[in-house]
Amino acid sequence: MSDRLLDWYDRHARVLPWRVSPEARQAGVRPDPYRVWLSEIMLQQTTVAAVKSYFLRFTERWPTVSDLAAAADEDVMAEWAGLGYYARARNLLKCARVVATEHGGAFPDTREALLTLPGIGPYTAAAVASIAFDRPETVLDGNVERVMARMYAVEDPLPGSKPQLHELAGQSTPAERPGDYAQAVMDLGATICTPRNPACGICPWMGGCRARDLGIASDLPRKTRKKPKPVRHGHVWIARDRDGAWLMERRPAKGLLGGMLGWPGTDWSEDAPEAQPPFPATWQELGEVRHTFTHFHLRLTVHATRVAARPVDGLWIGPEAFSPNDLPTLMRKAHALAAGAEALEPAPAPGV
DNA sequence: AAGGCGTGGAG
DNA sequence: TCTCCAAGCCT
Repeated sequence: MSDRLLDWYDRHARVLPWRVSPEARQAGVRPDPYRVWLSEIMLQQTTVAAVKSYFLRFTERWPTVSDLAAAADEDVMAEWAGLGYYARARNLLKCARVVATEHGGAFPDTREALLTLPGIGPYTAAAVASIAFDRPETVLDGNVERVMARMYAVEDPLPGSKPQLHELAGQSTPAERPGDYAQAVMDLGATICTPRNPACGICPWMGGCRARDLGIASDLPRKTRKKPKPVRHGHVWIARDRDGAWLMERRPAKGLLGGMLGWPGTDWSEDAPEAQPPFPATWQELGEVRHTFTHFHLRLTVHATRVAARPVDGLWIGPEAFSPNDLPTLMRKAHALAAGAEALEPAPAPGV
């Protein structure tokens, strides 16, 4: 069964920046473990399309794990801005530093050793071990869960069925070319055995798929219902000084958007928090930014002002150093609303 | 051991 | 607009 899938993979594998070309692979070239690891961290809960440009920028700027280990925290967070799940970036740096200082810059080559590193869990440990080091580990991600649930018509819902799916995935993993096999199943799940409207007619595994035989492929895997997201409210205040510097904050290292730049503001709560600006001034209310996080909707009221002198100490970032690309998407939205606002225009020269 | 943790695209 | 969900990990 895996032979048929590997044949399909050899003919249809997507060309991706972290993969070695089919020709090089046939010549015995192994992928760079650093690039495999970096891609796997970025791909956690994130689409290939979103990851590509980030992967290229990271590997251009930091070609080896030791380069990354030597990077400044704020540079890595800024480079990750917009990709989401920022704990990944914090753990990425932690992991790079452990590999650089405790493993001589070489990634461990077993699932067990990889599993001890920050940000590497069961999936990523198995993926790196199999893809980079050709070890026959069982790789179980959302794609593999879906493919296995359909192949064997597992009707128990996730996440309860996960152990059963892991068992089935393990039985399906071949001793030969386990890294290619892992990528092949994931490619299959991403391009043919998709969550909705699976393309069963062109599937290399259509011969042995129980769900297809039963006509229930689109219904699997079943999942337990998710809770509705509440709406939370908050305020941010965007201030510039005479020179055009922006008043910002570095968010706490843990929690939502942890370690990222942001605008000073209130907590976000379901009952509208009291508007308390960072300093007294003539603030203009610009409107509302809407953003959805994993577990709640946010409506953020944006205020802006321009001041002559800096009324408070803090993280004032000059116009030459400020880039909205360094901000998480929510804060970027707030900036976009303020960018063209009259409230942020320089004050007219006195006496004119 | 459920829930926290981003974002953008698809339908 | 709204829901789902994508190569999960951490606590």
